[in-house]
Amino acid sequence: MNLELKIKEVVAVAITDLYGESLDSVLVQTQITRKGMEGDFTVVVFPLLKLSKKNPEITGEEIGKYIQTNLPEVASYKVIKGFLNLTLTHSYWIEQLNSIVGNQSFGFKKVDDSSPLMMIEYSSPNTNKPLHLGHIRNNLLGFSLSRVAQANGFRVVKTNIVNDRGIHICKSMLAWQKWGKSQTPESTGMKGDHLVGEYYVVFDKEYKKELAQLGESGLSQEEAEKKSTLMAEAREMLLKWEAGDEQVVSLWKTMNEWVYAGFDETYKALGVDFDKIYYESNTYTVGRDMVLEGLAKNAFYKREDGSVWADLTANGLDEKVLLRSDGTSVYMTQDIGTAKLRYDDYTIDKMVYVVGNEQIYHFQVLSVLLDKLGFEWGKDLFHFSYGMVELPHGKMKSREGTVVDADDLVAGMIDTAREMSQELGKLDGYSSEDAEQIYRMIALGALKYFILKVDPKKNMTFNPVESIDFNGNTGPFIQYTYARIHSILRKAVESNIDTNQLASTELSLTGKENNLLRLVLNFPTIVSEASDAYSPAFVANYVYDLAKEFNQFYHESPILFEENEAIRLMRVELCGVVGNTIKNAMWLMGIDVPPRM
RNA sequence: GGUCUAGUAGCUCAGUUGGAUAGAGCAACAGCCUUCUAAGCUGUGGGUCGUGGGUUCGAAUCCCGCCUGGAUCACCA
Repeated sequence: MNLELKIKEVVAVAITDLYGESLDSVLVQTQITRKGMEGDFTVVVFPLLKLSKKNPEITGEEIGKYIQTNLPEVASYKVIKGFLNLTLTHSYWIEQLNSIVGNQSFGFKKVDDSSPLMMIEYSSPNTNKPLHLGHIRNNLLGFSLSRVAQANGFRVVKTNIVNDRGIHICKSMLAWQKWGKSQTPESTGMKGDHLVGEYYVVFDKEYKKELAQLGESGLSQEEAEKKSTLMAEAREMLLKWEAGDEQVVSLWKTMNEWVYAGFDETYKALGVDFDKIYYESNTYTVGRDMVLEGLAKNAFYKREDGSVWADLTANGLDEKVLLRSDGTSVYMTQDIGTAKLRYDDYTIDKMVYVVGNEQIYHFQVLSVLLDKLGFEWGKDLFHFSYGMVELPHGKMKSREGTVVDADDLVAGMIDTAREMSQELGKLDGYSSEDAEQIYRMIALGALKYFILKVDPKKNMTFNPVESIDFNGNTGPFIQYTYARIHSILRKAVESNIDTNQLASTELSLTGKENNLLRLVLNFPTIVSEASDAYSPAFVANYVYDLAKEFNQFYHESPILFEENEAIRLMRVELCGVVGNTIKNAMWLMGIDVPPRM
């Protein structure tokens, strides 16, 4: 709102005129007047006392008077303690309303070919297990982030790095080869990722069994692990894979295809997508070359056993292995290779990695390494780290079977949405296809909002029971509010209210209308703050405020039944801009807004 | 042990980056469907913002110490 800037400037001038002191207008502290107080805008006068050399009340009085006579937008002022509360004129608010009526992209910046490019990596699954609740937080944050960035004027490339090689996938392959050879997604009717995941579990079980047997014969845990034939076979398989063994590679391809088909289904259900997918099977060799190049340039060093290391102690970090003594790549090597390929493919202005906070150290190291390798973008990479998702009983543990599967969760939410809607009779008269689509919107709205409203950097507790509660501060509440607004607008059209006529500037606004407008006008700030903080949670908590405010307004103020035609029209317009703002805010989070609930 | 991070109502979370009387939802209780959607609205109760100091007109917010939880410090990914 540039009125804020205007006020600041006038205050600065006032200081000069009244007290003969100079003050940079950006230092003037303003804020939105606290709820329940009279006024719209507040100037904090405490910091100005040094310049006025008078007490807070008198200073506020003097500056308030000055502002009132010099700024036509200010109708009146009131000083309470050290706060100068300004009340703006009705015509100011009406003009603001008029200026955004019909602006469907209010709050969004334009994006064109010259806009800076932000690449956002998220999801990054392993191909040996289906997606779980932790991935859901990752996917939803990554996707929402991409939209927030887009709304802030970035060209966005959403990317996914699929960890499709390594010992973990060999474990699944081996177990399948040994104990499940005839099982396919077609023959079992299972999603491919679930099928493969099952064999990963089989491997783990059999491996444990073997360890227990070896343990009985008197070996220590460590010795048993070394002696395990199952693990040895898995490692051998990995070596064969790296050597390009035809049979192993063919099996690997088949099983990965099953997994990708399964992932695609999950992504589709969640409503997320990617512009470019990278596979570690393609990037790890690039990384190895990069490391060897770095070795040649003495950025890294080789130990006697042949392993390659980076010494980062000068950067306050440790020493880090980059190539194993057998010459194979580690995680870090792959990330270096992936980065290289990406920067070959795109002109990236900003790289963002959406990865859990357990990898903070990894990305600190990666940043320094890329820098050492001569990539100027390395030190600017941004690790968008987020906290773990815990269950009310504690952490998710695959061993204890407490992992919440992504597909199960989504399906369960949809079932609940259906049950509740039918119980309330909300969608009576809808065809079952249309109704199903709305149940899905509601279920995903609930899930997405539940996850996104929490500050990403904090660990969060996911309570399955509460997440399907559709009352209160939830996605469905906001969707419901939008549907309600939609219904008002529909009826306004039916009753021939001419929404092309702008409201008169002579009108006065009630406190509720004023609050609503203020929230809407604040939307661009919210969007840009979410971008600065890289946080969709700003948007979530904002849109809840807006929806709540609207519902209160709805119950207090007649909209279509107001007798005064001009006021009726203005309220319809207000509903329109609120509805549009809710829609835009929900879009940023990847949540659909049903026209009817 | 080093580094990082969090601690706000019984529970789940906000708190506009230092401002006024710390806010929502859930749970409990009491009301409101003859006007545009009751998945809603109104009211009541519930707080030593982990703790002790410091910085200043002013601290949940910034600095230091301590307590508690979590992450990380692999030739795992």
